[in-house]
Amino acid sequence: MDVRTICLGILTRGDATGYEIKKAFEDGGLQHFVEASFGSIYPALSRLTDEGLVSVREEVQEKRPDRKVYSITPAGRAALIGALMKPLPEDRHRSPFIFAMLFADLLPPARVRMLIDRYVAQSERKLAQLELRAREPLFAGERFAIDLAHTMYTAMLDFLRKRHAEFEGHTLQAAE
Amino acid sequence: MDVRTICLGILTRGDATGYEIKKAFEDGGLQHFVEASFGSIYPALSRLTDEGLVSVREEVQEKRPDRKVYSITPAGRAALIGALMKPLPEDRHRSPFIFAMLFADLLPPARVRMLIDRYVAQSERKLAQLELRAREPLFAGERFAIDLAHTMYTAMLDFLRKRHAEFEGHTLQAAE
DNA sequence: GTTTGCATGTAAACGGTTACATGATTGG
DNA sequence: CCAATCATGTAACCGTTTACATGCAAAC
Repeated sequence: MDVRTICLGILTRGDATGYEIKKAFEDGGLQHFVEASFGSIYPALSRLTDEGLVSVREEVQEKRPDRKVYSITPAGRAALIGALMKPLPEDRHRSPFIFAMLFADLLPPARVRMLIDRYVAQSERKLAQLELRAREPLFAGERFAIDLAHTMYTAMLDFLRKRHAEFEGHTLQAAE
Repeated sequence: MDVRTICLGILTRGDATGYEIKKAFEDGGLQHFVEASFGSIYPALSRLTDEGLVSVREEVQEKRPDRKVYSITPAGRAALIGALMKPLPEDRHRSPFIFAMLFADLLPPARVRMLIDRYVAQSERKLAQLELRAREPLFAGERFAIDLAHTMYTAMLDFLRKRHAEFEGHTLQAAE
């Protein structure tokens, strides 16, 4: 999903600044699935404003830059729903880890074990985040997304731990 | 992983043309994780040739455009291993489906059910592909990658089927 | 007869990231 | 004292996708 649509989505949950939109996904356990950088969020919000899909009010602050608080307009809501009613693009899961594992036979066994260990550790952190998030009050859709992510990470970790154990003591060399 | 590295990786398994490199991932069950288009593969191969990481030989063909068969050079092999020894970038799983589910409460219930149905069907197709692939002789690393992908899709499907059943007859409206 | 497969390549457009610029406040 | 948080924005760059250009052969 493009950054424009992501912004609209978050704004359906309440008004927010560009900064807050970024934060909304950053530590929600869903960064893996939806993310955007400032360099894309700010221009997106300007354009959405020009197009009347969101509106802005400026809150003057002392000792801090003024905040621009964005609200979604009825047209924006319609645009979001429109985007979600069209055929969705397919998921793309770009995984440097899986790519590297594909060529495990070219790497020193210690490197392969390290790669797996790190990926396990990373996934454990994500799982922990998801569990924290799951304790908060959520919209049903968010609950669904978080539970799905939880399921996938759990399955992956089980697999990784099992296979990692199998690597102990021997290498992942070419096999037929 | 960038297209350059992907090309190098495939060429460690044997010489190939740009066309074949594209095909190598396209139906291997791993498209979800690694992919590239012609528009990026051909320029990447030219650049790799200029840099001495691959070499080309041209095979003249009648009634078809000549094929340019690429081979990885020792320098190319070293470059690939170098890339796999550096810290890997994190996975990014961009999922329009999960994004849409996050806003399920804004959509007609029929649309939500349809979204899930389609995602289930898509995942079943991917699983079938993976199972086909798993029957072929594979490098250990490929086996690992395919089994991992299989594990994740299976877990996801179980989850989706279970939840879908729960949706029958009622909607995914806002909850607290 | 139309689609799919084989085969290469370029150019424009796109969407996004990274780095830069600025700067006070708060918490460790 | 240093890092993180809050806060906005621009510009350069990057990698990739999409569309275009070309064209025969085989399969359905």
